[in-house]
Amino acid sequence: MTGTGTQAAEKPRRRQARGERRIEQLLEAAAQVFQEVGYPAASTNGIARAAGVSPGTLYQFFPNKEALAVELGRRLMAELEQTHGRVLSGADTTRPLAEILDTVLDPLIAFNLGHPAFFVLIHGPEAPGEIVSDHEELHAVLQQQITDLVARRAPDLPIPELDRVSVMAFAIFRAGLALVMHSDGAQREGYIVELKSALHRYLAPVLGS
Amino acid sequence: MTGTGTQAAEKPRRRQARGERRIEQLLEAAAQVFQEVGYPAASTNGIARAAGVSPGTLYQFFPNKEALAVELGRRLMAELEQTHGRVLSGADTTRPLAEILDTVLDPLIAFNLGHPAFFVLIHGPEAPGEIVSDHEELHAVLQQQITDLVARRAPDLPIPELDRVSVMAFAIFRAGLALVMHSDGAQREGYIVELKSALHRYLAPVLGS
DNA sequence: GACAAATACGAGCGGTCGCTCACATTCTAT
DNA sequence: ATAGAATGTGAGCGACCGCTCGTATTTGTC
Repeated sequence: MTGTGTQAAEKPRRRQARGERRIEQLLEAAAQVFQEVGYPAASTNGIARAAGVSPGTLYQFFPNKEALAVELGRRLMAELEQTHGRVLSGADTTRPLAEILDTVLDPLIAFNLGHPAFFVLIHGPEAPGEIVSDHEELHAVLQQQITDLVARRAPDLPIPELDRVSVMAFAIFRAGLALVMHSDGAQREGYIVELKSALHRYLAPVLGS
Repeated sequence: MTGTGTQAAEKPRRRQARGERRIEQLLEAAAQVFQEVGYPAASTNGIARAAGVSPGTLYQFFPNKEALAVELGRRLMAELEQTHGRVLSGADTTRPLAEILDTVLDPLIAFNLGHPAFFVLIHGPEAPGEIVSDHEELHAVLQQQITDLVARRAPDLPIPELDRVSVMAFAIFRAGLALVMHSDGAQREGYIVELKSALHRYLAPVLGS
């Protein structure tokens, strides 16, 4: 796949090492600003300033603000899979439910705590009229992985119920994750336990203990 | 507190019937715009236009955009309590949990479906740096009522656990409500059932069936 | 060293935002 | 009838937005 010019032939844009470094700086700055003020309130000029470059330089590498968020999401998603393995799709669905939840949720929570921008990106853009493909894809990928996980655990579940349960489970996860993210110390530990309890109790009747 | 008679003695602003009507128009228009584009993206000029008045007229009655949201929240909250009675604080906690959930959730869901702006307002403003008192009060009032409800049902619950469970329950409710609001027809019915199931299963071990 | 491509700058364009203000109109109390 | 308060207008201010572009600098290649 990484061979000479197989897929990336559409953009023969040659990039210097300096450019690659700038891209990293910009994404890092974007992550910082996103988590500080949220995606909608984050300004491209502010991101450029945080990266120590001019606005023009930002647009040398990213066509617009959305592209910044999309690429950041891509990288975070890749890093999630790299550092924690295939968390969702690799889970052993024959284990007890509580164990599955631990092995799935702990890495996800840890990753979100370590990369708060990820949490910002999987929370909808709030404005309904936004360009749909914004963070929607990140959301959809995670949702699909959860649905697959549930389907593997309960293969005989009718499709509509499978979808409903999976969507609800993801919603509960995001809601609980928000509580975890906005607390700290002992409280945070408490919410983590609470989130696991909520999901366990919700899923046990459907997936078995 | 504010002494006898009307409580707004600090603002002896005399209001004509026309002014009262304008206020209604403006709040109605604000509710419309909020639910259409969300609170952050709603523009005061747009709200004024939707109400059929000039921007200056809007600021004749509301000092700023936030005041519009706050007053709208106040009125919606009042209407909720008026039309559905004291839904939360009046629930009979000696009934079976499933019944309590029905009597509490059905009015709340119906009200949100009938007043989508309410749903927008109880969803955080997304931007962390926002003026804190924005929708925060509405949120806090509902949270407190839920906590009281849980406390009445389980008086022996230690305070920290009471708080944690109540906050988590409210979070699950909001997450499920979002699914209900963004679906329709049979799917919506399904999510309503799912939300009730999730809350019942989550709360049953703590509150009893 | 020469030359083109890649990178970098930053003033500023066109736009929207929340909000203001000088002024006109309508209502109400006398 | 008339004064003064309440209501109404809408152009536009100042700030900020995402983004552009003419221009300057750095870099890789020969």
